[in-house]
Amino acid sequence: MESSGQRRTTIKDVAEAAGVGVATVSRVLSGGSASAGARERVLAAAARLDYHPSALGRNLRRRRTGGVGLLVPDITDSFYARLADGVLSCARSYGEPVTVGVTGDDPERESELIGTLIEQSMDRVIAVPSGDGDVWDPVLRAGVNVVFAGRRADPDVPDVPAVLADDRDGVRTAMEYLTGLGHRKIAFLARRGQSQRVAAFTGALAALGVPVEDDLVVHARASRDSAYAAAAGLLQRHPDVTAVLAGGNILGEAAVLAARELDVRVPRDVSLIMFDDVPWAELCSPPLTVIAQPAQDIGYRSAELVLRQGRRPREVVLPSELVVRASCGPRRPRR
Amino acid sequence: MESSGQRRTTIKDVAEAAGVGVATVSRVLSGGSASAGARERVLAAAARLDYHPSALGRNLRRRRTGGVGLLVPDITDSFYARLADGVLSCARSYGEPVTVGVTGDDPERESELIGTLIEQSMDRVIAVPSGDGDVWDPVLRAGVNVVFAGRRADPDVPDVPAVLADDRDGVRTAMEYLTGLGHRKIAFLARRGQSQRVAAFTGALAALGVPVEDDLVVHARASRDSAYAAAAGLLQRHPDVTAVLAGGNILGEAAVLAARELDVRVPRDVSLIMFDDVPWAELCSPPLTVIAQPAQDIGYRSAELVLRQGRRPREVVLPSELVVRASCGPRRPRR
DNA sequence: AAATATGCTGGAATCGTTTCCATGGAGAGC
DNA sequence: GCTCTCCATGGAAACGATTCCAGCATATTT
Repeated sequence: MESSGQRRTTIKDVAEAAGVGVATVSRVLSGGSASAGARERVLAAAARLDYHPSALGRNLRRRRTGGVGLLVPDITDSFYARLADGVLSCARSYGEPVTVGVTGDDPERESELIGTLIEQSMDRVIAVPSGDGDVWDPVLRAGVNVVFAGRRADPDVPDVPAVLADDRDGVRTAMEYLTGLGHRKIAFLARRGQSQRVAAFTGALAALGVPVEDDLVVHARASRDSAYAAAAGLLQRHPDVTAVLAGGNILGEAAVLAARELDVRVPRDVSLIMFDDVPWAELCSPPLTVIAQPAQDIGYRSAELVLRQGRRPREVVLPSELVVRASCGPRRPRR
Repeated sequence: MESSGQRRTTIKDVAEAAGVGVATVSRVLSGGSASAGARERVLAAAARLDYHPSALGRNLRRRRTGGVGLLVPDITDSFYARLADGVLSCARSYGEPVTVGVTGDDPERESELIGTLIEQSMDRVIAVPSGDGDVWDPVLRAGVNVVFAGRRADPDVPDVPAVLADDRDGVRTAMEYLTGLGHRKIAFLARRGQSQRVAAFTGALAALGVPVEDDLVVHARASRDSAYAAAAGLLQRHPDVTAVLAGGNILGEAAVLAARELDVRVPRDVSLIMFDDVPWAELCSPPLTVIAQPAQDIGYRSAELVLRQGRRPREVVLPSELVVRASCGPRRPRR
């Protein structure tokens, strides 16, 4: 472990070995202009000494850290894991390292992590925003390139591009499907911060002429426990509900478990549609009908937006898709 | 976007505002000794100017990047996602940023990512090693603090501590369970690089007096496609197999899908045990019996090892646990 | 009271790179 | 043949922190 005496080979060593000045070495290595002879000798010396330029020195001089920061609520959630995978995959093709932070959907942790990022002089950040948009003001004023992925900040932050899935369309399709099966009492099991989707839900129902009942929208926090409690509470307190839309895969999982525990059969007693297609949706019993989200694409496109300089569109909307499996059936009154 | 004129407040500004030298400011802010008066004025000035020290300057001087690097094969795989979550959670309590890289279990990508890490002067790395151990030699020689998580490198690298789950014990318990149910023809659906688990598998069977057949160990690459192909191939080519052990959750998922597709009923026709407990194991039909892996703990302990200086044990082994659900039954000859 | 010990203090060096700028030589145009 | 232009070149100045070291004031000891 102790590397006493081991000194990192610097640009100075290369310059000396090649018989040129440090400026020339720097130019050759970063694509500047140099004579053929000099270029050749520098390259040879660099290879011989196994020289790797230090990102530290470069970053300090350039006054910015390379790489991009990524803030997600929960890396354990398949949706965010796939989103992160998309970001990582794009960043890799640019050779940029990615620093990941988990916010737990907690505004306080989020602003704490933002603090770390600006301390690191990260100037490019992709975030699934948790708290209100104000925390982003100092970041933007510091000239950081921010892109929101998957959702917008709640009091919206202008000038920040966002890459989103088409929730509105996904929900509309799902509601048409459910009402087509005869359902009228449809509940939405939402996570806090899904105001976007809640709006799409009530909007879609209203457009279909179905009365919207406010207390059929129940909210849970981000944890599995909270999701289960909300799902069980919903099924118990509202025996007249015949269909449930779960706002994410954690909530869908909770709904399946709660239904099983309470002896509510799917789809006989209640129909279930879940946001986000995950590998296990097909393995579940019954296989779950889902609104598939292009999580990986969202991540990839966000990374592209943040890494590729040039004009940036204010919003990119990617399509959602209803994948019909076996968790929905015709309406039958429960009990 | 343009922050013209906006200059970052530096330690020099604080020194000037507080009427002291930069050295004193640095000492106050990093816990060195200073007089009460000076300390107070520095703190006041720093707060007034909203001064945040630049990690860039600090790191250059210290000749090391703060933070830790994390290399996993696939962040989309629940096991590695939970492992990463453990690392992130521990790192957060130390205030250290984490840079994540995805190797895809590809030695070439792995060594490429290692290159990026040493270029960043990352001096602490947690990795689930993919390639052979040799790629780590230059890293270790550079004085980087490496910890392996989840598995060891294949030609083992000495001096690198590892945090592992007790595969041997988990497999032994699982094999005792299956043989107790009467199974003799037991197959292992493995991912490449699981030599550790394969050894545990053959070892456990031998100890139980069950003949080990080499071609009942089938190998897949890391992708879902490859896993499915391997699972389907196994079930088709070996109709005499009555029990399958899947080496990971992707492989287990593939086994369930393949069995369903081929009309092989679980557990009537074949019993199935999967490595790694995932949330959907319980939702699956039938609920899967699994060897639970403490993925989150593995990550947390690895991070602790790499972040806390002091003597480091060569190996930490965490317990696996057999969770019995409903995917195993008594042996019945298929067909 | 003199000598020594202690401890706070700020200037300056350092980390490894990029980039500005002055210099010098060579080729081109007249 | 002279000047003008152009380009390659290397020295030196940043970037923003930490830390060594010498200086000086104050406390302690004899």
